[in-house]
Amino acid sequence: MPASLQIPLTPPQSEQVLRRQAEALAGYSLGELAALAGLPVPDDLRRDKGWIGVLLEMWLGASAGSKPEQDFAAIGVELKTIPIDSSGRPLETTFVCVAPLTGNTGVTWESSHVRHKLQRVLWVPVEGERQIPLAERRVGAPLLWSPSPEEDEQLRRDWEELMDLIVLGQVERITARHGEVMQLRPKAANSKALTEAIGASGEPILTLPRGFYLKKNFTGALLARHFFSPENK
DNA sequence: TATTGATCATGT
DNA sequence: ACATGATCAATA
Repeated sequence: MPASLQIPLTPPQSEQVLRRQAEALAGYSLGELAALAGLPVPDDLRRDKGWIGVLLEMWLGASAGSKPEQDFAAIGVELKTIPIDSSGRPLETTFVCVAPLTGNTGVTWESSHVRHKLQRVLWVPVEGERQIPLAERRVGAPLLWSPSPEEDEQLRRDWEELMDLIVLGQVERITARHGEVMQLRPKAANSKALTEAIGASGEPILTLPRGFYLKKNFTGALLARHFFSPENK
């Protein structure tokens, strides 16, 4: 390992600096990056589901772990690590943000939390197959991405469909099958965590907190477009 | 075996 | 309870 690889002391102040650091990490294993950072590698992710994300945040100089703002607030960029298989296809959906179940009068796609979150994303693929020991999984080449007009339109359609159902008191009839590229699924500590929502007759009800997730077809396509057609980047 | 619904850790 | 970071694992 060259001594040139270092954890940033301050957050990146430009996309170029961020991109270069992300590119410098490509090819390293999680074990190497953890050792250089002085972090222990868990045996598996069962009780450390966010470990890879936190490790990459450190290496990229993200502002802070659990603040409700973009990872790179100064330059308006969100970081997403994404587990991929040996063909570069996503192994998991990607969490975007929690869905607002009340107080949605007047909210539009343009003003939505989803659209804001996805305005600019640094995707960092990481080998994610469970047969590969965690420490041996390697970081892939990064992609700085913004939604194309077509992608924005796909997301808008799904967002509007899902939000319509939420506003109309149908949240408990929504399943993960709704949405072509973005879905709504539980996002909670467990199935006993409840939050307020609108019932079928407009009355307040308690239901599971939900989150918006990008489906694998969507993230798979945007990664593929980049890696098979680099002229599009 | 791919997907949906459930879950884990930590900090505010 | 909700935000951050996501993956697990039962089941269709």
